Amino acid sequence: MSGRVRIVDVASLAGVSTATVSRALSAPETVGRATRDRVMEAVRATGYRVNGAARDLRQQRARSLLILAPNLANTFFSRIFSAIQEEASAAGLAVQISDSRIGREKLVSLGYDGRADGIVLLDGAIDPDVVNGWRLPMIQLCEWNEAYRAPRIGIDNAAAARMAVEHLADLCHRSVLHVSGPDGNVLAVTRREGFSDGVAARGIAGTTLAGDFTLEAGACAARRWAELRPRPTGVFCASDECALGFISECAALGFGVPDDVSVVGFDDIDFAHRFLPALTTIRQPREALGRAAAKALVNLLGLAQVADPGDPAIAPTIVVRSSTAPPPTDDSRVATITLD
Amino acid sequence: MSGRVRIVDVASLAGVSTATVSRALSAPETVGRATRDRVMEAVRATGYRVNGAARDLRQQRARSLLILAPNLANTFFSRIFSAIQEEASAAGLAVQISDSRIGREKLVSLGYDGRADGIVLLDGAIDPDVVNGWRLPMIQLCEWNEAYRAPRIGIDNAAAARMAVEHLADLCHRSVLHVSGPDGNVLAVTRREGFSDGVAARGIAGTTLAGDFTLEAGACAARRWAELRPRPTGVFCASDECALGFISECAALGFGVPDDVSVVGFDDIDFAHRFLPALTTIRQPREALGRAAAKALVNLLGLAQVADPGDPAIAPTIVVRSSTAPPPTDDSRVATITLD
DNA sequence: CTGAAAGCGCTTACAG
DNA sequence: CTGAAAGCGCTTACAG
Repeated sequence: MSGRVRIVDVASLAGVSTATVSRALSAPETVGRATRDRVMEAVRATGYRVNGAARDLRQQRARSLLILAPNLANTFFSRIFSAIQEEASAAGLAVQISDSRIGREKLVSLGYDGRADGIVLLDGAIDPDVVNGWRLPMIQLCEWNEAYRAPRIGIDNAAAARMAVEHLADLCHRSVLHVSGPDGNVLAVTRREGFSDGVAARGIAGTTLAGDFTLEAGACAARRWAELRPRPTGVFCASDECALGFISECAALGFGVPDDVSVVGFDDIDFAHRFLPALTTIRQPREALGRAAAKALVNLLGLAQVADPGDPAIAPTIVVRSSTAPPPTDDSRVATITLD
Repeated sequence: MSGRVRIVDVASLAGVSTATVSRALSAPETVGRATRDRVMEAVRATGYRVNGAARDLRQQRARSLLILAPNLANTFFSRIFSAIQEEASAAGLAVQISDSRIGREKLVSLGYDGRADGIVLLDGAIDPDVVNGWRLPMIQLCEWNEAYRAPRIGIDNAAAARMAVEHLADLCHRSVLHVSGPDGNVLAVTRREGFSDGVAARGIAGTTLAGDFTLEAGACAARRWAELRPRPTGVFCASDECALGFISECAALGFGVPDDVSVVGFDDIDFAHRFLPALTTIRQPREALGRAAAKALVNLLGLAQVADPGDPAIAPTIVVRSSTAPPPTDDSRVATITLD
C-alpha cells in the first residue's frame, strides 16, 4: 500500500529526528538551512513520500470529498463530476464517488468511516435519518430534500419549466404536453409545478404524463402522445434524454419534429446541439453547478484559499434550436384522424 | 471527521478492553457470548462505528480503488465507472476517481499516498516512469501503453475496426473514409491499422482523416468529406460521438445518411440507438469491461471471494442499425458537382 | 532551531 | 476467552 520508505528512514539517513523531517517537508522555514538541505538530500536519495493515510489520521481529516449520486451510469453527471474534481484537486482534496443506492448499511458507513471530510449529495431520495446522522459538512446539488440539514445549490427548476412553456406559448402552441419525471422526485415535482403555473398564466391547455427522465420514457410518451385527441402540438420533456427518446420514437411513428410537433428538453446535454433536429432545451450549467458545489463545500470545511467565490450566476437559460416551431397550420392530419 | 465515539468509549461502557470490542465486532465467534452481548449493547447505546481511516492505517491497506481517466467529463466512462464501483463495493472497496491530467506531481502522489490499494488506468498517455513508479497493483482498461507493467483488459480494437470495414464492403461500398482518433493515441493507431488491413483485404479504397473522437471532430470531418472528389460513400468514425457529429454536420450540409453516405460509429453509447438515423456501430461492452477490470484488480489484491471470475467474453460486436445502407445507385450528385 | 514523547483510533500477536 | 502492550506512519505541542 505505502511506498517502502518511511519518515524514520529519512530521519536516520539525515541524522535528525522524524520531527525535523516532518517540519522540513511541511514548514521548511522553521528548519535551519543546513539541516533542511540535509533532509532534502535524504528525501531525494530515498525517494521518500509522505504516507497520506498516516498524516490524515494524525491530523484528523481525510483530505477527501465524497460524491453521492443515484446512478453513476447517468451521463448527466459526467461534467458535474469533472468540475467537482477540478475544484477539489485545486484545494488539495481527493474525490471519492459512490452510488447512493448501495444499501442503507453501506451508505451509513460512508459518512462515518473517517475517509471523507465532506459530501456532495446529488440524491434527494436518501433517508433523511441517514443523511442527518452524518456529522460531515454537506452540500445538496441539483436534487434536494427539505429534510436534509444542508445548504442547496441548483437552478430554479420551476422557473426553468415556466420558460419552456413560455417559449412554446410564444410560438402559438395552444395545447402542450409535459413528460415529467417520476412522482417521488423533487425535480419532477418542481418542474411539473412550473409547467402548470406557466400553462395557467398563458391560458393554454396542459397535460402531464409521468416518465422517469430516460430515453425509453420519452419513447413511451411519444406512443401515448400519438394516441391523444387532439394531440398537443408542443411537448416539454423533463430531460434531454427523454426528449431525444420522444423525437426518435416520433420518427418511427411517422411524425416529424418540429413539423408535426415541437419538443423542448431539459439539461442541454452535450449531444443536444448535434441531434437531428438540434434540440431546443433548458440549459442547466452543469460545470458551474459542480464547481459551485465544490467551492461551497471547501468553504464549509474552512479550507478556502480565496474569499467568497462570488456566486456564479447559476441561472437556467433556454437555448432555442430546431426542435421547436409554430404549430402546424394545416390541421388536416389531426382532423382526418379525429373524424375516423 | 470521525463520529464522536471511539472504541475506548465502547470498551469502558461495556467494562472490557478495546481489544475485546474490536474482536466482538470483527470476529464475534472469538468472544464469549455474554461479553459479546455486553459489547454489542454498548455499541448500540453509543452509536459507535469503527473509524475506517484508523483501521486502514493499522491494517496497512486503504480499502479503496483509484480510477484514473483522461477526462472525467467524457460520458463514455460513465457506465464503466458505475460497473467498477459496483464490483468494488461488493468487495468492500471504496472508489476514488481522478483526472489523469492533473499534473505530474499530483499524479505521482496519488499512487504513493497510501490511500489506494490498486489502480484502474484508463489513460495510456501517462509517463511510464510515473506509472511504473507506483508500487500498486494496476489494471489497464480500454486504453493501454506497452511500457506500463500492468495487465490489460479491453477489446481487440483492430478486429473491431475490420468489422466496420467488412460491413461497409458487404454493403458494396468501394471507397471508404476513416475518421480516426488523434495521432498519439493507441486506440486511434490500432483502429486505423484495423481499418487499413480491412480495406486492403477487401480491395477497396480507403482514406483516413485524423480527428480526436469528439462531436466537433466529426462535424469538421464531414466538411472535409464533402470536399473530397470522389466522395467516399462509406465512413467509419473512431467513436460514436464523432459519428454523430459527422451525421449532424452532413444534415447541415444537405447530405442525408444513409442515402448519400453510410456512417458507422464505435462504442455504442446510450444514444446511438435513438439517434436519427439510429447509428450502426461497433459495440464496446463498457459495463462488462468495467466489471472485468474491477474483478481482475480485486484478484490482484488477493481479496477475491469467488474463484476466477471466468473471463466474460469481452468481444466487440457490430450492431447494424439505420445509418448504413448500400451506396447511392444514382451517382448524379457526385457527377454533377465534379463537372462544375 | 531541534528532539523526545505523546497520540490520531484502531488491530493483533503474545500471554495468561 | 480476555487484556496489556505494541505499533501502523505520521504530526505537534512542549521543552530546551
